[in-house]
Amino acid sequence: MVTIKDVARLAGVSPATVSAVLNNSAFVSPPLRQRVERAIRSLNYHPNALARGLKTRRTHTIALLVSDIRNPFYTGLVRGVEDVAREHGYTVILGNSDRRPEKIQRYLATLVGRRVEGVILTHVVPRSHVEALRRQGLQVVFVDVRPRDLYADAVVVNNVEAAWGAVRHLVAHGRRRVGILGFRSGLSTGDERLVGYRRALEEAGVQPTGLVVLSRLALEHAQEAARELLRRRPDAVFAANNTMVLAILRTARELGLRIPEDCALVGFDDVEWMSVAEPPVTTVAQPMYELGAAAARCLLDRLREGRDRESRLTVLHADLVVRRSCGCEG
Amino acid sequence: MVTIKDVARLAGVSPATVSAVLNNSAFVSPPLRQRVERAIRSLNYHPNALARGLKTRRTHTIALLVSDIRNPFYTGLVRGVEDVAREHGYTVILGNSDRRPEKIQRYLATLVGRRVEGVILTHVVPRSHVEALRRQGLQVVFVDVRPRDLYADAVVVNNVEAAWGAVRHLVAHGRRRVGILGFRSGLSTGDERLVGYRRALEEAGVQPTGLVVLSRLALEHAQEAARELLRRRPDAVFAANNTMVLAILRTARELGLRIPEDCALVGFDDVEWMSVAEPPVTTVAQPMYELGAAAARCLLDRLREGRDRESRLTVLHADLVVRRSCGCEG
DNA sequence: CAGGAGTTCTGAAACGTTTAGCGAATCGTT
DNA sequence: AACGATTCGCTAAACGTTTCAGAACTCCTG
Repeated sequence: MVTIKDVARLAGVSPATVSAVLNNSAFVSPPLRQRVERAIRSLNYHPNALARGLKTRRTHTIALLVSDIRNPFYTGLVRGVEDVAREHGYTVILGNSDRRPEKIQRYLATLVGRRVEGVILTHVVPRSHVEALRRQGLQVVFVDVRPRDLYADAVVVNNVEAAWGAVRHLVAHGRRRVGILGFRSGLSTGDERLVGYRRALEEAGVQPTGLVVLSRLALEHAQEAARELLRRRPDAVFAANNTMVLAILRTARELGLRIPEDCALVGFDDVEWMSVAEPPVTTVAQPMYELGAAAARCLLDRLREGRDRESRLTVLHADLVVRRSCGCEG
Repeated sequence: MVTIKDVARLAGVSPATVSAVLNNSAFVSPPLRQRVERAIRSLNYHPNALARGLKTRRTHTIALLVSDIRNPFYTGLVRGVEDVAREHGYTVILGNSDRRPEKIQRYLATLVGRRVEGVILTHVVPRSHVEALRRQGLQVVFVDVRPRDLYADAVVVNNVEAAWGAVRHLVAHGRRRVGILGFRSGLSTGDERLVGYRRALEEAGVQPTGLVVLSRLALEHAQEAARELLRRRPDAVFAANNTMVLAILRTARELGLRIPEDCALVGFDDVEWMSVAEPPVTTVAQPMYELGAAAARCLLDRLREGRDRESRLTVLHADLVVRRSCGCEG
């Protein structure tokens, strides 16, 4: 493996000079610079990022921890993060937590070992963990979820408004028995969407009794919950994330319920299949790519501006994309 | 940031001893070991992976380069890679190439700078690149694609057989004008699936004239190609990957063609939405998770066994999952 | 009891960078 | 011609580990 010394030798200069041209950290006369650059190319030299990081204490690496990359929900987000990271010379490490505390734990430990500069989290973790990371010099930003008292930066979507809009749309279609297939998980998102749902019905003067079903996130639970909900004969349902939509779709088919005739549906999250499903499903589309990009930008900003800036909350806009499952003409 | 010296001081031993307990690299008497371990815990010490990597020349890091993580096709694969990597103490860096040569180039350059131990590639790259990586000490394995003359390890699926089976299924339904919406891209997969298609029709004694349309991979191109193909009135089509399936579905709807009545459909790749689409689509399901896991195992093996083992090809099995788009009763 | 054989631990060099501080060369001024 | 300023490059120390060679001990053995 060729080192800076090899380059220096070939160019007939000292390693310090090579370093100077590499980093533009000091003036180097044009001829020397040229010789150095030529040497670098001819040896196909790639500076050792480990040595560099060891010395400078900057690794130009961030990590992104999702619960399971297989959730199509995440992919746009991941891409957004990767794009802006790369644009700024950062590399991203990807991890799956399955929301399991011990996995998260282990994961974060290896990240501090690797001296990663910051972490983007897609779900809440114990506050103590965040503080431990901070003490180790890592920055953390949440995306999609918002920690209770905003003890760290977060990038989210206007969940309550968006949910409110979705349910209002259902009500505007004349539906009165509007149910929600929501989820709990200690995630702010789930709660907020429920709030939006309640608010919309309240405003419409409708009392949704017994039509609130909260599920766990796994698809099997969701299907069980969907059966539970559909058994109560709602004439519309708001499914609070993509898994819940899938659950409703499958269960409705199973029960022979026609959508939207028997039961209208509005979902949350606009993953690819929503448009090819039958019927195509009306859903609140979160700007996933932007969410990821904004999170990465937020993290990099904080890395640049230094540790002690107060927490910043970025709220992006989620819009309803109307298709047919709500009863509209596609 | 606490270092090994701090630990050593607190435990009253030398750094070498701490290192020994950390790595189990030498015998350390139980009492000393205990003192060291206690010190480690009480200081919340995390060995600096940079320093360690600098010294040992092992970073325990691999990279996974996909063209675009947003393709749902990849997510299972990514998860497979991440799981086995982590299981063996490796961290994975994720990159998106968009198949753009300059991006690939830059990407690989940063990987060698970071002294990543190996790379998993989901698309072919110029052979010279692979060889350059090798010279820098990186191992590379391909997954999903197979380099022409197997100049590197690869993990793939039995594409021709699988395609053959898919088309045979269509023929068994009595379809005769069976078209293929394939793709070119220098990828072995596309070619192989075309071969399987041709073989099946040949065996059935059917001459598919003018029903072969090859598209580029982007969805817009695919839709254009789909229109082209459907205009020629096939009574069945084999769509060679998930993008092509989506294109056919949308275009058929656009043209008012009923699936499977007017035109049966069998796809390739079993992404989530295939089962909720209307009709649910019959498709060749690749074991994506296993593909990724096998690729990672292959890479780690090679890392362990040393550079000069001959190239190994791993072929996994893809099965047809029958739903309704082919004409079967769901 | 001398000296060899094991044990268990330590000192110090090395990994490949960056960077402070120093020194040599050049230059303009007087 | 002598002298500071200025420019440009170099020396060497540090970053936090691992690891080799060997030091200090203990324990036998003859």
